[in-house]
Amino acid sequence: MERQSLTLEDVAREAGVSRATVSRVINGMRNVDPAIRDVVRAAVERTGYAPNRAARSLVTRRTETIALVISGAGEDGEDAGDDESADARNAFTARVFADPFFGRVVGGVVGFLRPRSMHPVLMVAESEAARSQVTAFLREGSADGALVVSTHAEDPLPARLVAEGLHAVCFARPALPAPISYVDLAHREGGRLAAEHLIARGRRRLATVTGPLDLPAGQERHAGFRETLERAGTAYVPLAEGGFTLASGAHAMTRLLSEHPDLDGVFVANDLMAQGACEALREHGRRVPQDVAVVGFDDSSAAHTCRPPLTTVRQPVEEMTAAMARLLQEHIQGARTEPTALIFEPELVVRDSS
Amino acid sequence: MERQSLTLEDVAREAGVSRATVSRVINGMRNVDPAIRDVVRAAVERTGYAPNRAARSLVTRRTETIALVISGAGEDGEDAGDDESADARNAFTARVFADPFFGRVVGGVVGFLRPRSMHPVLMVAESEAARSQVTAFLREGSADGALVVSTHAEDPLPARLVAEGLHAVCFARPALPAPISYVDLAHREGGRLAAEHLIARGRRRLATVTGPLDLPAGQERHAGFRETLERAGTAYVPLAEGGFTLASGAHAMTRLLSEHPDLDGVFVANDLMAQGACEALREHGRRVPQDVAVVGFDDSSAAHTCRPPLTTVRQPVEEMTAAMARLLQEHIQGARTEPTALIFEPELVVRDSS
DNA sequence: TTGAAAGCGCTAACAT
DNA sequence: ATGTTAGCGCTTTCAA
Repeated sequence: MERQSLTLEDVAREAGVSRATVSRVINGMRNVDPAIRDVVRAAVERTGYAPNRAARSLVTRRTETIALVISGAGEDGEDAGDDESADARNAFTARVFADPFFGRVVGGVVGFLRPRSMHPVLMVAESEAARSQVTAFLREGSADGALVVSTHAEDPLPARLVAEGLHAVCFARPALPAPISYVDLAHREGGRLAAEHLIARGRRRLATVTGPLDLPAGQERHAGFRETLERAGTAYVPLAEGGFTLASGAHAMTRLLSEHPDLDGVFVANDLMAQGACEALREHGRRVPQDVAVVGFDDSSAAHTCRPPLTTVRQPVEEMTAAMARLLQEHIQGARTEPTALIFEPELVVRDSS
Repeated sequence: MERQSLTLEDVAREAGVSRATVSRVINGMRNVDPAIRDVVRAAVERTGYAPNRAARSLVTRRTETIALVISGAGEDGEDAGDDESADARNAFTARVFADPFFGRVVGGVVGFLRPRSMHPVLMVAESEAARSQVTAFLREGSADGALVVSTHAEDPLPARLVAEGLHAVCFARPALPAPISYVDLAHREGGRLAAEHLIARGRRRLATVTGPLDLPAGQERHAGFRETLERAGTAYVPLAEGGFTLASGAHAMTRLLSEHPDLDGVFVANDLMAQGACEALREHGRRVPQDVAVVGFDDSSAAHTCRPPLTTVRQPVEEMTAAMARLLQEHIQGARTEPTALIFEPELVVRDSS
């Protein structure tokens, strides 16, 4: 059951060459005689040799591993001992991983890393103690860098990583400014697309369920929507703030409906909330899209799950997270040094809800 | 930006002791003079020292990292070069991570590992090439062992890992027998709970949407359900096989309904399919639970999302995956050598769908 | 209890 | 093109 610790030395002996030559063959260096190369390869094959990653990392100072950090902003005091607040953590973890958005993040990251034989280490960082774990992990060289997805504004992690001189790239511009690379969406443009679509559909009594307004994404999506309506002559757009969760969407929709029973169109700042909004609309006897047109945001799996399937503003999450991984790799390899922003364009996807 | 490579030597000099002593303090060995221990700790603090993981792993032969493998069974031939079949992979990855089940798996694993300062490396293994990556990863000592969650029967990975002498624990008994530890649910018992509940609710014209019948979980849930009805005198239970996805549930339900328009209760082998079934029922003018009572399985987030919220057989996934991680740790530490099965009991959760 | 020293398995600089 | 050798930073005997 124990690793039989076959080393370069063993393979070298088997092939009748030196350690260095075997190393060269394994690392695909060009300056090796083709004949010898084949002999070595055969020896590797025969012995079933697998290089030791720790030994290699020790000298190359690279692990070929990156951390994928899902970061919250919990400011809860230090945990007492190693018995963390299990409930708080589980609640956060459960909520994060239940969100279809997260699956797309992982998909994009894995899509980029795997062909390069790299793999992400999953870390959840919703407390101060957890953030320390993340920085410690990187500082001890367990990973070459971090991909950070914040779920809250005011997340102190990006700035912390920069301060520690660690490689990191964020999903979305950090609310707390820091000289760090990130990928983001032209959220404002997305809000505009939603507004134009609803207007084109002939809806005139519009409202919106926004995301958290302390988050840039929440603000910008709303701003783009409101601005566009304003240019079209609408002075006031009823608004209810949600928290990007299904329940908060249903709740916000209900509020909107009670204050503006005659509304005929609504822009909801993400699909999960839009799904909740559709349920709330149905419960209040409104048909979607006949009575009320609904436009979501993200084009996540919730857009398909929702009845009716959602018209939504697509955010190319997989492409964005793949780009994040590429950006990080460039920083790690030193091919890029300046903090860089990569902004993606949203796209309207028309389905049945409007 | 480069790691400033502070070493044990530096801390030792700072503290005026030897490397060995600093090492002992850092690893919490008892045989260190308390006074010296404090001096060393102060030096560590002052210098901001972080031990190098690779160097440590090289000698301890342990990485404190484990792989979390989501495994499919794709038998597709070897990929040509490093340009994997991106579409197939993305489809698999997207489907896996969109499933609420997966979030709970991660939650349970992280819940166990994090307090121990360990973190899972996420790997997707749906092709032969990907499986090779997984074994190579483990053989080179990049992780101490693997947690394997198979999404298909006939997954060759568990047997492969055993053959390679690597540490691994499976979620659910492998369909292809192998001497390997696993955690599982008493699926048959779950089917029984569903049947008894529907009978107690007075439903008599029952049917079932099963999971894939080549999967032990699919077979057993169905067997438990059918057996129990049989003992209650029912000779035949209409059945439609699904694939554990929302769409397959809706489809199976529609088929069932066309053949047995008068059914008044249905057991659906997971919540995602049950959600699809509820939608299909609604589309065919049936009210849930008044006309047709529905019982799901898993108690995943889909059970809450579903309208109405699902009565379901709870599978304690988080506990099960945490137990998996513990089992793996025991194997790694040598505290457990025999393949072990840990079977969890299901529990009926009554909500509004029946 | 503490220190000196021998590796862990690999890469890379240098010599040939 | 190949071999020799000096570390990478740590843990862990073994002596003191």
